[in-house]
Amino acid sequence: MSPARVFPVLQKSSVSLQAAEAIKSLIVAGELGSGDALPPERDLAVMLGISRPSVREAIRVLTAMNVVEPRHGGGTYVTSLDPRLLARPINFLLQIEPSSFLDLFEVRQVLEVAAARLAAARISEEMLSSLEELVGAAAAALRQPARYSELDFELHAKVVEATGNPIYLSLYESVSDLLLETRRRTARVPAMRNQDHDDHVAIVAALRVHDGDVAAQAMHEHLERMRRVLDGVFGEDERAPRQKEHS
Amino acid sequence: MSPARVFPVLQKSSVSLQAAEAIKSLIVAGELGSGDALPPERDLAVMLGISRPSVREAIRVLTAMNVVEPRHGGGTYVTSLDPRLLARPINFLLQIEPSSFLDLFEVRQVLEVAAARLAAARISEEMLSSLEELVGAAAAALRQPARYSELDFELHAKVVEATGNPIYLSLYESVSDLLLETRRRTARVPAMRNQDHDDHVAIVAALRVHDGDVAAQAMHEHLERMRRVLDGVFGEDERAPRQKEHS
DNA sequence: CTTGACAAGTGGCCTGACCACCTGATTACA
DNA sequence: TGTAATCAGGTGGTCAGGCCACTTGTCAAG
Repeated sequence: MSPARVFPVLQKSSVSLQAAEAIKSLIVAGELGSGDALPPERDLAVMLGISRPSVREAIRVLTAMNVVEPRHGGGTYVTSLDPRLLARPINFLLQIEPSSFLDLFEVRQVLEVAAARLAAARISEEMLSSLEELVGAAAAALRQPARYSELDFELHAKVVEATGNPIYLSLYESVSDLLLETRRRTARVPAMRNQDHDDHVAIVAALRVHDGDVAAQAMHEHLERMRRVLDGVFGEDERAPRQKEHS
Repeated sequence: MSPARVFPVLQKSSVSLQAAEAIKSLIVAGELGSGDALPPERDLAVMLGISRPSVREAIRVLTAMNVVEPRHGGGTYVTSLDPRLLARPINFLLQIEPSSFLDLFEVRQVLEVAAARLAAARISEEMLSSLEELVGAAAAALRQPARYSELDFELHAKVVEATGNPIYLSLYESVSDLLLETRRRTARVPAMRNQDHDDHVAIVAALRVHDGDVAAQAMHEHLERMRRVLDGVFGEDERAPRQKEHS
């Protein structure tokens, strides 16, 4: 019997993971920012009182998380820390559990619908005209799937940005980025683009008059339509539609 | 000037990350499943034609991603691969993003209100009785701040869990963790606990009859009340709302 | 002033070695 | 015979030290 452990495993185990945490906390504390160079591995080892292999393990971990980027012979640097990069590792989850795409999309839907409501109340004039510009550009790009997809992406992000809540935005961006592949698929169907565009027009119109309910409703329907398409896509690819085993 | 790189970095760089990918692909391919043991590091090194330190780096990376779990002296095993664990990288993202409590709370509110609506439609009988049990326990703990806070925490998480969307839950937990300190504070006021408890009763009742709108509305009001209290608390205690540091 | 070579710094990777811990088999004892 | 103590091997945890490859800045040659 272990001697009364009050707290659940605060002990981080391995030295290297502790080191990784230490480096991360430097970033969280702001002592290390995007583009900054880490101390050389050999120095870091001395500073942390551990061996170089352990330091290297820590750096590898952070590399895999896209927090840090080593350059052979040229030092190790903190990445841009873009939310989209930091969320990347979740791709593994999507690989082993394809049904997660639907879950992820549901999260996106929740975030965006609520964002539309919040944005309607807070959106600035600049943001509004910027959105309307985007809608115009999208109208002109209806026959260019790649270009249209790009604009679509930007537009949705902008709506979330209009909430004025930075956490909200980074959360949305990471989720959205993970769905990038699925978005490209839906953008390939011309009819889909037309429908999408009409939806966008309606959403922006609602934001223009600061009507949160209408904006949220429009966004909901917009994404609901996309979800149905995705359901179809995943329904084709996979026989078993979300047969989830009990956890 | 680099010599015309056609493809964007398909070259995976380090040997250890390649090894990590190799191991992951074994899992994706189903050759390695939850609970299975990896070959010993020394063997793995031979099999992959690399050195043990490199293998160890790979394993560390997978450990940090909650894919694999080494046991000192007892081998390395594939974890449960629970989507909640695999989706954790988002945690770090939230830490890095400089943010105020209010922004975080807003995200929480959005997530939970939508979760209540989704849960109402999908919640299982077991989950319902589990929730009702929790409410009962909370009623008995109205005079024990710490205990009550714990139950409150569990209850809210359970509502999100009832959506059946593990990614959703993971996201919620990350946000919720960061707000932990603020929740303890509100739980210190006895009157607040009574109000909270009444709210909880209403929410669970709505879930019981699978009424999404009512559940969402109740959750919204519940959190709105808390938000107002927090506004007050932070107006007093802290002039500058800042993020709690990571432990 | 430009260009080229060189040297120091730094990451990438490896060999080899201990230590700490767990497990199962063996042995000693009851 | 059965149980408990012991022990040896396997395995992860960590370190030391070394060599190679690449980058960068410096300095000398043109």
